[in-house]
Order: sequence, then structure tokens, then C-alpha cells
Amino acid sequence: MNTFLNNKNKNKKLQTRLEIIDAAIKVIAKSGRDTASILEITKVAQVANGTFYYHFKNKDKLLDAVGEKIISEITASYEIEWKSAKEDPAILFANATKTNLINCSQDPLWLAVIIDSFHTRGKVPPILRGYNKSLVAHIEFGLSKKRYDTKIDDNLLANMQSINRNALIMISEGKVVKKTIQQAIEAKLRILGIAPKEARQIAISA
Amino acid sequence: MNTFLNNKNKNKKLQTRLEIIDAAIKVIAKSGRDTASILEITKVAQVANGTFYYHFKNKDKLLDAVGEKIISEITASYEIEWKSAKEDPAILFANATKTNLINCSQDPLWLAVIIDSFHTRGKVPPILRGYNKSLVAHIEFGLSKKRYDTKIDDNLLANMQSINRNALIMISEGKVVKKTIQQAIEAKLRILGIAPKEARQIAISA
DNA sequence: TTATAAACTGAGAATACTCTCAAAAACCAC
DNA sequence: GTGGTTTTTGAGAGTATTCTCAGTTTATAA
Repeated sequence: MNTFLNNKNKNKKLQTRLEIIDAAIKVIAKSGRDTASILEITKVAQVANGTFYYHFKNKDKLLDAVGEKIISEITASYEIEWKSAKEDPAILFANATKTNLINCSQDPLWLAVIIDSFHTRGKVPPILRGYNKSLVAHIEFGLSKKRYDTKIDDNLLANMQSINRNALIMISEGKVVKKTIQQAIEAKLRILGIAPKEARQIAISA
Repeated sequence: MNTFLNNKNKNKKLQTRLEIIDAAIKVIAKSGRDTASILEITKVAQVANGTFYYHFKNKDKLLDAVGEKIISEITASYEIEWKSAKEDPAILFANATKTNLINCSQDPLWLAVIIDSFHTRGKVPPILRGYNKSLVAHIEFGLSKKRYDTKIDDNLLANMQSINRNALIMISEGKVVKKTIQQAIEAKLRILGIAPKEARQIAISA
């Protein structure tokens, strides 16, 4: 009889896989995606080098898995408050930004990996795709209510992302989380076309 | 008698050095700082691998030289209009931003290298240092005239830089230069605390 | 023309990294 | 236990990269 994938094996395999992903997060946080070597990752995970290639076709697939893991951790609690919206889009957006940044800041390792994921030549890193979709929705909502004064394009989205990224860098360098997040919200709202003083007030009360 | 460095030799040596730097700019534009290999650079420069090490102690020193070369090309024509200032700081800043971005956009190779230079783990890349100094001066000037509503800190400077970087990326991807620069100026002024509509007007007439 | 110093060459040492594979170990149904 | 399957192992092939160095070429002062 073909035992194929019984549960015990499945768990064993899955566990090793997760250990490798966790080790990868540690190493990437230290050295960055490009410099992180499979050899070091397997050393940290305490498995043989060959074991890595039993679980992942190559380094790229591992990076995808790392991205997915972090995304799922961060977005899990993220989309909830979005639906109930008769509120001011700016306030909703401020709160979403706050939640998002706080989630990213939970774990210094995630923080480092997320910041690192912004460094790319060419293609949009997988970690950012989900974020982008939600960002566009927020801005379109605000535009439909004539709350913002801007146009949606790649440049605007890139600027929004950069503000997030810079905030995360500041936090990872030890700046006060609350104040840094307020600054990020204020900057984003101002770019969207909220009046300077009002943007500050919304940021402070978020 | 010691011939030491007579002029002919000096020129010969200098010329090879410059050829290596130019080749480096080409290769970095294509592959990025980290991936660019000495081997490929010397191939493009048409010199032997060992020649590289006669001119540069190591890859880092070459990167410094590349940074200095590009900085000097870009900032050469940059600081001129700054002194004559009884004008509106916002307009001055808008013009400076425009000049700077146009200068960076002159050559696609520089563009690629400059954009690449923003990618760093840790330390501020040398290319940005000069820019930062001038940026702080501009903002302080505006604050002293009560034209802006913000505080100068690392976060603000990082956001300003990111807006520049994003504009350069858009330009390198073929977006219209003029419009992209206007968007950058508008975003910067809004973050500094200029009212949304006014920021747009200044950006358009810059 | 010739001696000397500068500039250049390219083979190869040292290192590091990704990925393969045959063999070993662990696991589990019977 | 036995036998078959899954999982792990680690040596090493293949490749790439940085940097060294002994020797060659080039330039020039005398």
C-alpha cells in the first residue's frame, strides 16, 4: 500500500520547512536578501545544506516563502475595520496606516526584512503587492468623496510607500514609534491634499 | 635624477583611471553596485584585471571615485542661484529641485547610478551627503521666514530624498520629465506645509 | 641609445556560493 | 522485526569573484 503523505510525515516535513524559513528571516534581517547565503541559513536552521534543496527549488522560492509568511502575519489583523465606512476617508486612512506600521514594528526581525524588501531592482517585491491594492482602495475612496486633491499614479503610490519605509527605518533605528507614525500619517495626508494643519490634527488623534 | 611624476605619465595614468571609472558607471548602471564585478568592468574598460588593482585598492575605493565623479558633474552648475535670496523660499526650493532633477536626468547612465546609490544598508551613500546639506539650508531658510509648517529631522529629510528618488525612477522608466518633476515639487512643498493648491501652482510655474 | 621607473598584464591563489547526488538515517504500516 | 518510503546528510562539482604578484611592455631622462 502506498503511504504517500501520511500526517506524521507531513508535519515533519512542514516543521523543517518552517525552521528554514525562520532561519532565513534571521539571516536576511542581518545581511539582507542579496547577501544572505543558503549556507548560513542552513547553519542557523541546524540542517544540512542539502536539506535546503529538498524543501526549496532555489533561493528565489525561499524568498517568496519568507515574503508570504510575513505578509500573512501582518495582514491577518489588518483588513477588519475597513468595511464600516461612512467615516472621513482621511481618518480611516490614518488609522489604517497606524495599524499597518504598528504591525510591522512588532518584531525587529520582521521590521528588518520588510525594510530590506523595499530594496529591489526592477520588479515590485511580493510583500508590497497586497499593501498596494489596499492603498489604492483607500485613496480612491477619498477621491470619490472629494476629500483629496491629487491623482493616482505610480509616482504617488511610490511616494506613499517610501514614507512608510522611511518610518519603519526610523523605528528600527530606535526613534519613538508613536511620534514616527504620526509624522508618516501627516506627510501622507499632506501629499494627498489635506490642508497642513488639519493633516497634523488627524495624525495626532489617530 | 628622480623622474617621479612627469606630466606625460600623469596623463597616461589618469586616463586609464578615468576609463575604468567610466566603464564602472556603465556596468553599475546595468547591474547595480553590488552585482557589478571588477572582471566585467575591466573587460568593458579594455584593460587587464590586474590594472584595476594598480589604480584602486579595492572595489570600495572605485565606488567612492564613481560617486565623486557624478557628484561633481551634477553639483557643478547647481549652487549658483542660491545667494540672491529675497525671494519666496518655496519658489527657490522649487527651482532648486527642478535644476537638480534635470541635472540628474541628463544622462541615462548617471540616472541609473544615482538611483542605485539610494539602495544602501546602513550608512548614507556619499552621493547624497552634499545634497543633504543644501536641502537642510533650503528648509531652514523657509522656516526662518515662517513659510513652512514642519520640523527638520531625519524622517523629513528621508522623505524629501525618497520623493526625489521616486521621480528619478519614473523618469528612467520613461515618464514625462516635466510632469514628473512638477509632481515631485508639489509633493515636497505639501509635506513642508504649503497649502495644497498653492503647492501645485508653485510646482507648475517652476 | 640605454637605463630606469611607471604602467600594465594575465595566470592563478584564495575564497565563497549555489546546487546535485548517492548514500544514510528516520519513519511507519504491516 | 521487515520492507518500503520519506527525509536528511555532506562531500564535491561547477562557477564566480576578489585580489596578488612575478614578469613584460612602455615611456622618458640623460
